[in-house]
Amino acid sequence: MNDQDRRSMPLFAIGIVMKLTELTARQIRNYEDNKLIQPARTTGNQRLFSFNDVDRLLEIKNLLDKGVNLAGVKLLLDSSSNNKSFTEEKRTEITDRELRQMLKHELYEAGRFGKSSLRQGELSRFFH
DNA sequence: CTTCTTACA
DNA sequence: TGTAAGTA
Repeated sequence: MNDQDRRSMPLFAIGIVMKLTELTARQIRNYEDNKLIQPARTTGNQRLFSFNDVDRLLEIKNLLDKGVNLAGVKLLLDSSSNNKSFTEEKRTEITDRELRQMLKHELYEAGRFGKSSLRQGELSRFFH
């Protein structure tokens, strides 16, 4: 079994994740509804989060704190060009300038594919 | 006791 | 988002 498998292995319940991420159950479930995370389910329908899910949630929380809304977060996290290695402790702090640069790039890509539903006023909410 | 869904302030 | 309600 490799690292990828371990990181994507469903292990902890929502209570653990709440403490690990300092997010409320409400928020965590809400992000799932918005497809920002896809935790597994137990036989009893209980959510089981993987290490990757937790890492992702921390990423989401970080972006949210920087003023990006859910639509913006989804755009940034769904981007395949946005590589983030968990094992690498070099968690580079995202500067406002970098954030704007990333958003500009993502918005450009989105528009290039015709998905410009975000330009309907929500664009302004991407920034502080 | 913890988690889940649904719904309302 | 918070929280109450009724379950599993």
